[in-house]
Formats: sequence, structure tokens, C-alpha cells
Amino acid sequence: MARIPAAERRAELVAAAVRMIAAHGVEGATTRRIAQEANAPLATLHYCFASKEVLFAAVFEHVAGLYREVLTRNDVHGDVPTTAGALLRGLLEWYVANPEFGAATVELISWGQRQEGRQAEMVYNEAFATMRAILETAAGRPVDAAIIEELTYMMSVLSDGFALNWLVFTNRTAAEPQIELTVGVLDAWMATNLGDVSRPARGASTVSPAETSRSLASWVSVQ
Amino acid sequence: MARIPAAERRAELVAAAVRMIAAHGVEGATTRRIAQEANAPLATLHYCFASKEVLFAAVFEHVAGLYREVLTRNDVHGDVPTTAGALLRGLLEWYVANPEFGAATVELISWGQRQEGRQAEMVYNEAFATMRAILETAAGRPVDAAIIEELTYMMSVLSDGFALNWLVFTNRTAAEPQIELTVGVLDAWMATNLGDVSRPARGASTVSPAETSRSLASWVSVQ
Amino acid sequence: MARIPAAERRAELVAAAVRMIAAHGVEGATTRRIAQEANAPLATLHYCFASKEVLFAAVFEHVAGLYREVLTRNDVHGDVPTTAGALLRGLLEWYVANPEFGAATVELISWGQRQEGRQAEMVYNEAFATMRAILETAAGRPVDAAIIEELTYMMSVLSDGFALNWLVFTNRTAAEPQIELTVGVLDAWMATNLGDVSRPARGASTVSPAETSRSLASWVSVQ
Amino acid sequence: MARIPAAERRAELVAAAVRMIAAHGVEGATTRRIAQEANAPLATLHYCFASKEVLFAAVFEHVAGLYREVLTRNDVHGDVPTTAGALLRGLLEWYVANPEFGAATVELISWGQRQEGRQAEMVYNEAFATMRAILETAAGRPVDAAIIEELTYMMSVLSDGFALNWLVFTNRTAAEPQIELTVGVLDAWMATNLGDVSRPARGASTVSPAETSRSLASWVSVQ
DNA sequence: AATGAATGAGGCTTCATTCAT
DNA sequence: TATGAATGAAGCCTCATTCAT
Repeated sequence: MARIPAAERRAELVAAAVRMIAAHGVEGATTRRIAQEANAPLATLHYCFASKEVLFAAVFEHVAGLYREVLTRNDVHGDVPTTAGALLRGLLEWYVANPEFGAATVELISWGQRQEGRQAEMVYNEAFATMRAILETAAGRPVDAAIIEELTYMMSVLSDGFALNWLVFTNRTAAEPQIELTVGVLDAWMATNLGDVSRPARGASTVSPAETSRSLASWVSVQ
Repeated sequence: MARIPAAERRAELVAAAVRMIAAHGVEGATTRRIAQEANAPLATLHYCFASKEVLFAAVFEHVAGLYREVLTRNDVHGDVPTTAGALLRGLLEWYVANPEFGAATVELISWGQRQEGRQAEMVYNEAFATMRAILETAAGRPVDAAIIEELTYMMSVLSDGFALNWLVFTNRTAAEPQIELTVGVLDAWMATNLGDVSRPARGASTVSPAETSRSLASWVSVQ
Repeated sequence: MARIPAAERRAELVAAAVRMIAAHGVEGATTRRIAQEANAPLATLHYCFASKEVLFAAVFEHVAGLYREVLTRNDVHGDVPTTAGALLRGLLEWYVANPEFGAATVELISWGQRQEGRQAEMVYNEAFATMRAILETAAGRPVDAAIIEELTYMMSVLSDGFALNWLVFTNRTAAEPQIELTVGVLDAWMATNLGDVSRPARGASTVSPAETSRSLASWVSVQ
Repeated sequence: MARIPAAERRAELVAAAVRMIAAHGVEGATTRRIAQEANAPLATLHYCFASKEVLFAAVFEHVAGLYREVLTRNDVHGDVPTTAGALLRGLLEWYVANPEFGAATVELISWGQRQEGRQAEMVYNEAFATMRAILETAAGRPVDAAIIEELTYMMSVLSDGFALNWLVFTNRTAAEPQIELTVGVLDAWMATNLGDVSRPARGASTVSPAETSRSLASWVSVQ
């Protein structure tokens, strides 16, 4: 009966939903559980959100916002490889620090993919857009879209793969070296491929070391 | 509905369960749907499997077997980097060729992680073991466990990350370059960390013995 | 939503309720829908009417008023058979012109019959009273109550039966002959029981004084 | 847990549904109430009927069957007017003897009219078909379809109108004279109009008494 | 006085499971 | 042994109503 602004109630419910999805999966995140977790009567959930679907849409927005925030927070304002590495590291550390969010995200992605509305895509696209913006700022000048695309794609692949593995094993002691390893993979790829604007889309780089370093030189903005 | 021995029914039910999980997710793979898909009475499901959980355990075994088979089928019997690249490529191509199974696997992993029995770990561990065995055979002799560990870890991270992205976008035209890119990332890392810089991403290694220097010298089996 | 005095709101809410009952039946005429249709906040409905039941009581009054109006409007100020026929015809044509209201009325009658307060009876009794008054005026002098009773009863039976059939089939092309037929039945009965055999069904009576013999002689006002 | 043949259970549920509809209206005939009235757990209702809608379809069939039975039982195998009068009287007496069924029927008709499937029409059409068959047999020879149509239409109008009035007032002492009156109305109309095959569809009969009796003579089968 | 916010009760339906044969 | 029949628990959602302002 406590009079709580609707906006606040909504936020509470979304947070509770994330927690329940993390704990019991999308399947187990029932309206009852979510409402109870939010300390609200079941009917209140439906007062704030017309349907579970609508609530979950808000959850998607929330998760997308979290990603944006994590990425923004980890922008080191360095050159492209440095920034990309920092972003990836930020994501991985965030997963390790918030195991529930990793779990919730994986659940949501795979659930959202079967729902109407392509909400899973939305989360990805927003994350891609944020990465892209940060990386373009880091480059300090317009850069080949294809390369940015590849870079963001690999960052998402690596962070997702890391997250799935972490979700399964949640081995805290292994996490740190795994982060290093994963970031190292991105670094290795950037060292080998970054800066080569004319690099063919397919196949491993055949760029000679000399060429690689030169083009890389024009990439790493000294800012 | 002809009376069919329980043993046969079990296999049918597992297959039906896999199909239903692929089609509707773990959430949507209800006992009713599975039984119907297997052309069996609902009660038969519980006659063959004590509970849904037990049925899903069998499903996990089945999926683990699929992974083993995909990996085994893609063993090119080359040196380590070549073999690792081929295994990864095999996984990614398998995901692209069977979009439902990618979805089903992700669902199962994240579901199994919440259940008793660590079944998700089992699937991973079995896949790791298979990769390890193949790579050790490729190496031709016992090798540093840590390096194999890193390699298999990265292969799983990359294939999982790829799978998740593919699950969301299922963009067939983008898939091929993404496969190249993802395999290329593994290559770059192997080249950097194992020493092989110029091996082409696809096909048998054309790396010259000279280039295969340093760490790789002790690694790449020329077979 | 501008603040509107309660008195005005009451009328709006009753009108909205009638519309919603017509459109969705008593079952579907929820407080929410009624409030929204009246462009009023939901709480206002309960501010204006203690309960849904009270609102529906007002709806009954409204419907009773509609009947009174339809009957009054169709008073042709002829003799008794002519007037009775015109009243019945007026009702039937009203049903045909307002299919939703026929539905709403049937719904309300059968709903009201289950509620406390005998509101369905009230609507009938008011309609009977209106018919009685019109017919007594048509007779031009006090007449045998039993005959008026029979006449009004049959008018209600015929109009209700017509309404129910029309409600089910809503066949516009069939409606006109059905009206003729139904009015014709009343005519036939009046002719048999009141003596007027040949009065045309429609328009003013052309019955000759001579034919208006027997019981009707004491009945039909020549005015 | 008592093992009851499904068919029996279904019949019990349908009967319970009719009783609940009569008592609380279609609106108040909730699955819970129906199940309880049938002494069955709620889930059993959905085991026997896929949905409330399906249950209600069965209820419609049941009611249609009752009508057929009442009509058949009241076939006196006389000539057309006698038979028609007997059928109508049978219906009215049935309503008086089973007030719940009248109530349930009115509810169902007005509810069914808003649902998919035109089930209300089905009930009517079946009743019309039964009447038609009985009357044609009574005529002893093929007769003008239009006249049978008019007759059956009026029988349904009169019985429906009677039922609605009875539903509202349920005045047992008034019922008997009302039955006489209602049947009398049909009789009067038949006496005036029956047998006139060429009678225009519109307006009261202008048939002279002589003509009427003659054509009637050819109608009333002496059998 | 008027209304956003909130809610207990109950709506229909589906679930995994067990019973009785 | 297999399987139709049956069911308690729980799913999401909407209802009329009341509370607090």
C-alpha cells in the first residue's frame, strides 16, 4: 500500500526480473517469482506492465543500457588497439564481477531470438553502435567501416564465448588467465591485421610484417 | 500406436526431445510435445524416463555425442595449427548448417547449468577431451598441457561466441566471411603464440619448415 | 482529461455502458471498457457509482426510457388494433434499425433477472404500462383490463421473439417480410378475438363500421 | 480417482455447464464452478474439453438435442394446424416445467451470437429442421416451402417470446393462461392464413373467408 | 472532488506427473 | 508392459474495487 512512484516500481520490477532470469532462467522467471522478488503483489506487476512480454521488453532495454554503460565506462581514450582491448577487458571483467548478468544475458538472447520483435538483435545492435562510436573516436578520423565491423564483431564473439564458458564453469581462479588469454587473442589479431585497410575480406593476412607495421602506424592515433 | 519396446522408444524420445528443443527451446519442449513428436503416448515418456530431468540427461549425452562426431569428422590429420583451424571451422560450419542445433545447444547449456548434475560441464568437458585428443595426436607426441588447454579454451570461446551471434542474426550471407574472420583470429593467435605466421587459413599448411621456427618448431608435427 | 462534474459524468458513463453492452455483451462490458469509452478515469466510475451494479441499475432505467420513447413515438392515435399494430411494428423496426440494442436488451434482461432488485421486471412493467396507457387512450374510454393485458402480453411476446431471432440471424433481407408476418400474426389474433378481420396491416384503418362488429364494436374508437 | 469412462465424464460436465449457465448466466458459468458442480477437479474439465469454448460447443449440441427431443415427443401426428399447435404447446410447457433450460437457452443464444462458429444459428436451424420435418409429415404431401417457413418462424418467435417473458416473471399461475393465449395466437393466424399458397408476402390477408376455408381444406390432411 | 496507484480474488489454461488397468 | 485417464500446482492475465492523495 506504500505509495511508490510508478517509474520506481517499474525499475524495481525490471531489476527483479533480471535477478530471477539469472537465477532460474527465462523459463523459471515467472511473474509470481518476479513480483515476489520485487516485493510487489502479482497484480501490481500487471499494473505496471501490460504483460510479461512488455516487462521483458523493458528488461531488454535495461540490459542494453547496462552494456552501453560498461562499454562507456571502459573507454580509455587511447588509440584503437588499446581502446578495443580495454573495452573487451572491461566486458570480461564485468561478466566475472556479475555472474548473474552473464547468465541472464545468455538466457535473454536465446529466448528473445524466438520472440517477436527481434529484441535480441536490438541489444546487439546497440552494443555494436556503442563500440563503433568509441572506436571511431579513438581512431580520431573516419576509418574503413569494414574494419570497425570486423573488430566489433570479434569483440562480441570473444566476450560472448567467454561469457558462456564462465557461465558453465564459473571458476574464479581460472577467470583471470582466461581474461588475459581472450584479450590476448584480440590483441594478436589486431597486431596482425589492424591498419590494413585494403586487406581482402577472406583468408588470413598475407601482409608482410613491414606493411603491417606501416599501416598500423597510420592507425594508432597518437592523439 | 503400435506397442514398441521401451529401448527403441527411448532413442525416439531423445531424438524428439532434441528436435523440440531446437524448435521451441527448452522452455517449449514440453513432455506432451516431445511425446507427440515421438509418436508415443504421454505416459510412455514417463514409463521410459523417470522424469523430464532424466530424459534431458539423455539429451545431453546425445548432444555431447554430436559434438564429438563433428569434431572427429573434421580432423584433417594435419599439424596442430592446421588441425585446430580445421576443427574450429568444422564447428562453425556445422552451426551454420544446423541453425536449430546451435539454438538448442545454447538453450541446453544455459539450462543445464542451473540443474543438478553439472551436465553442461559434462558436454564441455567431453568436447574439450575430444579436441585435446585430436590435437595431441596432431602434435604427434605429448605436449605442454597448458598450451593445449589454452588452445581448446579459445576454440570453444570462438565457436560459442560465433554460435551466439549466428543464433541472433542468422545472416547467411554474412556467415561465410564471419567464419573466415573467426578462424583467422585463431590463426593469428596461433601464429603469434605458436610461431606460425604465414600459414594460409584454409587447406593444408604450406608453411615452410624454416618459418615454422621457434616455439612452433617443437609443436607442429610435419607428419 | 479535464475534470468534469460528477453529474455530467454519470450520464456519459451510462451511455458508454449501453454502448459497451451492445458491443460486447454484459459479460464484456467491464468497468475499464466503460470508463475508457466514457473518456473517464476508471476510479471516476466508482466515484460516480458505488458499484457496477448501481451503474447497471441506471442503465436499466435508460433502456426502459428508450422503450418508452420508441412506443410513444409510434403511437399513431388510431383505434386499438391499428395502434397496437403500429406499436408492434415500431418496436420491430427499431430492433432492425438498432441491432446492437436488441442484443443489449436481451443481455440485460437475462442478466437483470439474476440480480437483486427485479430490474428486468421493472423494464417490462414500464413497457407494459406505456403500452397500456397508449392503448387505453386509443380505446377512448376505460376497457376490460384482461383484454389489454392479453394484448400487451402478446405484443411483448412477439417483439421479444422477433428480437431473439433477429439477434441470431440478422438477415436484413428477411427482416421486412418477417416484420409483416409478425405484425400479421397480431392482426390475425386481434381480428379473431376483437372482431376486425379485414383491416390492412399498415396505415390507417379502412375498416368499415359494419365490419367492426361484435366485440370490436365496443372497442375500436372511430375517433 | 474413480475411473469413469470419458464419455460419461463429458456428459456430466455438459450437464453441469447447463445448470451453471442457468443459475449464473454464461458469464457466471466459470470453469471452476462447472467442474465443481460436476464433482470433478478443474484440470479434468480441460482433460475432457480442450477449452471452455469446446465445452460450450458441446453444450450447444446438447441443447439442440433437447429441442429436437421436445419437439419429437410432442408430435401428435395430426393435421398441420393441430400438429403445429401441439408442438408450440409442447415447447411452452417444457419451458414452464424446466425454467433453468429457458434461462440457459436465452443466455446461450445471446452469448453464442457473439462467438465464432454461429452456434446459436445451429441450434435454431436444427430446431427449424425438426419442425419442418414434422410438419411436412403432418401435411402428408409436399407443401409450399414458404408457408412451412412462415409457420416455423412464428412458432419460434412465439416460443422465444414466451420464454423470455417466463424467464423474467416466472409466474406459475399466469403461465397456463399465457400458454393458451400464445397457442391461441398461432391458431388464429393459422386459421386465417393457412392453406393460402398464393397469399402475398406482405400485408394482412385479404383472402375472403370462402377462399381461406377452401385452401385450408386442401391443407388439413385428414390422414 | 477527483483520480493515479494498487490489489485480492478469481478467470482460463498448461504443466509434469501419477494412477488404475 | 504400456497406456488412457486423471490431477495438483502453477502459469499469465483481468476483474471490480479500494486506497492515498
